[in-house]
Amino acid sequence: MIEEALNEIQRGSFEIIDEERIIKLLKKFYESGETYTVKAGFDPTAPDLHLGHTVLLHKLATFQKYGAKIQFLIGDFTAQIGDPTGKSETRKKLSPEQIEKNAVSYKEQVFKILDPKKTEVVFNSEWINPLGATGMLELTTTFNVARMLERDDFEKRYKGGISISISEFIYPLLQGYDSVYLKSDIEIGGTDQKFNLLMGRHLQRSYDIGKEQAVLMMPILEGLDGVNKMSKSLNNYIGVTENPKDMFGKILSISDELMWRYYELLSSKSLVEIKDLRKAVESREYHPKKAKEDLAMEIVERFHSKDIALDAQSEFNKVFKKSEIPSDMPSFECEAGTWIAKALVDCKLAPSTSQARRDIKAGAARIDQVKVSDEQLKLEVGKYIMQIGKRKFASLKVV
RNA sequence: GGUGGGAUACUCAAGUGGCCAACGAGGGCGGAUUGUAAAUCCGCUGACUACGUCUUCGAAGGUUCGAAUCCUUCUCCCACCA
Repeated sequence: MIEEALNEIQRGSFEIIDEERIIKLLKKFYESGETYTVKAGFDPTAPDLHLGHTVLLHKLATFQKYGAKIQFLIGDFTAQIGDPTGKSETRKKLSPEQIEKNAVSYKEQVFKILDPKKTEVVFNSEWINPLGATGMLELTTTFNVARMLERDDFEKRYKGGISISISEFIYPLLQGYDSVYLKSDIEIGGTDQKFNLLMGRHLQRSYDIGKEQAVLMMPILEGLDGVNKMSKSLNNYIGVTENPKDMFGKILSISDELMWRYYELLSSKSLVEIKDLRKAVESREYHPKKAKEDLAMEIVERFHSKDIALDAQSEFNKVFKKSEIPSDMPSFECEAGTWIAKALVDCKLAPSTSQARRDIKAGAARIDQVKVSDEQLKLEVGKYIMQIGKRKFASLKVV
């Protein structure tokens, strides 16, 4: 029992610190039904969750299966500072209304994966604000600059002469203090959060709350390009609320190598199954595209439904394999005599008439599947399917 | 606080009075090929119905027939010293 739970918990994790503690917690749960808490922090500025976030959420869901109460922390206070992890600009201060709105949006998305009954949503401004200057000062005495600078990215920046703001030193302390206040048993986060996560342990010791949280780190999911981490700003993400067709298409567009990564971190297939599948693909018994389709099906089904996933699949093959036209697309209207380039802009297929002209010149524009060769073409009354490239369609009614 | 260096398009990075809408690389987009994969090859990559016009080289002024390039002020960043 415990072993099975532990296996699932370990799956895909990058590193676990104080695994013994997790085992103890599981043991207690199985013996006496006693629950424990798992904390994970999220940024209130980005309520649009993507698959990268779900890696963590799935892990939380796994914990819920084995007796955990999730402390879903929205870092509304810490967001004001900006996590110094990696590159990060100073954030804008969010209004309470905005934070509240984001939180609602979070809940909608998160509870597709998490069990709301076993989840507590908390905001860290609730206990950090009352801390006051005295509390803040006390917090800063628990750590010193030399150790702070040991942190990898600080060290690099310090040696490289890149500025580090004092407030950035405060950030890990506050995040750690969250664990003190919440008395978390376990905290999970991305590998890039190692320092911040460990700070929780350190501060729980300093404040003598009688426990030190175990830490579980999940790898960072690469985005569609396979290189950078999945993020909205790099536009290499798959959003959980995205429409099923795009979701399916995006998953199919990832590279084969990346597919295995996604399998490991996003699929609910067991590691053994994945290994077998990989072998089958490598020995050419199983087509890689098929494997990718399986994955896409699984993920789309998770956020929508089986029927919708099947739809997305057939739609995909219709459009891209048989190069037919998708069954639905955004529709627009314009007047007769509209210049083709202008029409393409109106249909949002091109950002400017300049770009539209270039696309036409490059032979990328099609009307009703026929390549447009006349750059000066004026549209006559009728209904057309406008297209740029292989994937951008719009229907246009000319009146 | 002192001294010196820097800020160029999505990013990196050339350019030190006209030949600059600005070399090159990356990225992006498009085409061929394919499994909408990877790799490869080719084209495009400020805007505007355009062999021309307009807006862009940190910001604002100025010199000049003409400035990304020269001058002045300002803002921000960096290095060394204190």
